[in-house]
Amino acid sequence: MNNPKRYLITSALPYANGPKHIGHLAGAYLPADIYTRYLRAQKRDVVFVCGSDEHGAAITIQAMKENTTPKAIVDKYHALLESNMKDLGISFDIYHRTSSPIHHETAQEFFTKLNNNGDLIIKESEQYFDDTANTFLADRYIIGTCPICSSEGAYGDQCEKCGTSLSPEQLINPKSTLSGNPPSKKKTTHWYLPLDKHEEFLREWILENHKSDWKTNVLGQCKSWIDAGLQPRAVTRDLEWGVTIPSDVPGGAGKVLYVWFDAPIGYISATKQWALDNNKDWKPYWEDKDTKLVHFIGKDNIVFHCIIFPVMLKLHGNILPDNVPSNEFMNLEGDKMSTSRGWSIEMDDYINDFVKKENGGGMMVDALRYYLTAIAPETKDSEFTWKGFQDALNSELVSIFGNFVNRTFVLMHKLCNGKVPPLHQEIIDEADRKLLEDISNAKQVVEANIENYKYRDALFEVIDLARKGNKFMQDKEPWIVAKQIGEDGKPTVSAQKQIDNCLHLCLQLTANLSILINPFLPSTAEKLCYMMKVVNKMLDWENAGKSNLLSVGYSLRAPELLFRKMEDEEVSIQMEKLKAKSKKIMEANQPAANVSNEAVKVEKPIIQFDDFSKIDLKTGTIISAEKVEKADKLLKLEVDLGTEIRTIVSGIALHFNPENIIGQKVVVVTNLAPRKMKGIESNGMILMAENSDGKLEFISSHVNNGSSVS
RNA sequence: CGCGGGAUGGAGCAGUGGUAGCUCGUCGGGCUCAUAACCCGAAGGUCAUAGGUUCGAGUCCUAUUCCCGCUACCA
Repeated sequence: MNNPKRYLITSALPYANGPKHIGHLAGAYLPADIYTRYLRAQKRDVVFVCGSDEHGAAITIQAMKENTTPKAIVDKYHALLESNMKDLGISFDIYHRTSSPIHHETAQEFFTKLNNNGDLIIKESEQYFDDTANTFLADRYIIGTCPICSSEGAYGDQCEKCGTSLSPEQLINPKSTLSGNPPSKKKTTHWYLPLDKHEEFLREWILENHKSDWKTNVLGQCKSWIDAGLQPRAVTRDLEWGVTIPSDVPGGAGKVLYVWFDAPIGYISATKQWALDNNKDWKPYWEDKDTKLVHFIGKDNIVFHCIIFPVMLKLHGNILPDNVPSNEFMNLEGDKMSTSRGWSIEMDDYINDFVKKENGGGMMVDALRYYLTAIAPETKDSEFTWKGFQDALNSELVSIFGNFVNRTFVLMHKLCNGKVPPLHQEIIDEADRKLLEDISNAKQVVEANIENYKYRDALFEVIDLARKGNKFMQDKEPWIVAKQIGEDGKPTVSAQKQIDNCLHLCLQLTANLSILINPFLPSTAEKLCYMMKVVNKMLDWENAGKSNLLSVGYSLRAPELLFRKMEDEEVSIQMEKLKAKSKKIMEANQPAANVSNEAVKVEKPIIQFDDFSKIDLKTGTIISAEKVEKADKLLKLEVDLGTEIRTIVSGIALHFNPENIIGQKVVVVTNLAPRKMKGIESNGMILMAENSDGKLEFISSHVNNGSSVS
């Protein structure tokens, strides 16, 4: 969309169950902030909204962990997140929260409208229920034995050992993680959003209309989901913490909106609150076709912002996002960032260790903003390293950008009495014209890159302009020219003219740099304005590319260093800290992990003899074994049962080599219902025992094949 | 399994049919106004692997390998 009347920019709502790390910052907040600051400098009508996502089961779980209430949890982390974002220069127009009354009203209205229009369907289903905790269980809070690979501790939605997606009903011997008891089943009614009805719309809107302007990773993911077949998705949950179903809706008692449904509506309620606070009308931002809506998110959020929320918006009569520039993930020192493993740099830690230090402040905010933008995972995962941070800060910000500004100011004070020198038209040469051209080109390149969501490239262009400034000054060598002294002991008239022109251009370049760097490094831009004694209005984007930003004869302040170097010692301190934090958290989690494992391993319920006698066990011998193509854990076995030879597929490839188990005597469940695995029908199951190391061993007998076991 | 993204000199990345580039790092030289910095120059890549299409492929096609991710409130 070109030249929209107004922009609405959103960043993914951070989940208020704990502190957030610099990966979140790099993925969703910083790019959005850069884009917004750029648009503001363009004097566009733009609103940048965000807020804490405060609902969902994980909040209540976190409350139990911290032995407090969900409200206390969200209050605590909302305040922390809001202050962290502010400290790092993320310039939201509003940082809202989904626990606010206006959000509840908005989400309820949204639900009611869709429900009244017949856009939702109602289904009754049986779900697992924990009688002790008196609550329905989210998929994630049920664990049991994986039906595919037989490993313990598989979750209700997925087995992490073999990666299979599961539904809770498939788990063998399910347990509630809340009480450790086996859950019961209860009927419950829920509203669903029938995504499958909107497949055609999504195909056309995403895969046709946006096939050339959306990022390839986003398009690829969307296509993958659409092709896989969209399913109706539950909109409601049986929980207490969340947006309640409006009381006039029959059957809604005791239910809340599923957090995925209410969270994105938070963008709308935040806009409403912003409008109230600023005496504006919120509606055009969500209803007028001339509004450009852009969602900044990380790749885990693509499905919500490209598939689900757009369907909701369409049904509700709102505008659709113009783009969803999702980033990939940022790793940290060779490993994935993970809050639960303590392998992360929390925003709050960075702020305390660098920003709120004597030699920190805005320059260290900008240092982080610089590095995160320079290594932003725009097209693939990238990696944050402290050494890389140090290198980028020391060699690019300090040496190239900071040094250019500093030497310009120092020379101007030394050779031009601290005033902006005149530009002598008669001696302008090719290099001067080239520099002016570079400035104008840089503006256009930065512009194009920002508008195409390529912040890494845009920022590089700004630094490159400073690099060109350094080269220009080196070629002109005003400090050498100044040695051409006349009889009065001052530089000759012709020498002074050369000096004037060089520094005049370097100063105008500095002014341009402050405009171009402003969206990325706002503190730095502000400091430059202070040094140049100009008001912030000079930073308006329309001024970029001009060569008369500083008036001749205007006296400027003495230079201040824009950035400081990062010492080796600081790098090692941070590395130590990271390792220590990770170790501490892993140790703290260890006992908890054991407890949950033991909960899973409790005895199965007592069965009657009749139940046992239904199982037909026979002895046999493995006569052939081969790996199943393209499956890590499966072996295809031929087992001689005396009277017949059975094909059995068994998930034991990680434990045994096929050639080593030929001839192995085994006990087989022969009347298990056949089951296809990777296209091969398996007729039975081999009994195995797991030793204390988690290795599997065969259970065998030396009697003849085909003997019954009882 | 399947699907999506990725694989280019030590590191990070550009390059989507026509002589393989950039930044950092390394090495050498120059200069000195500047936060021991800045400028210039050099070394360093069989563009993951194997085939194919083409006058010509990092770029298109096929197969393979490896990394990341995949309807989890981890960006």
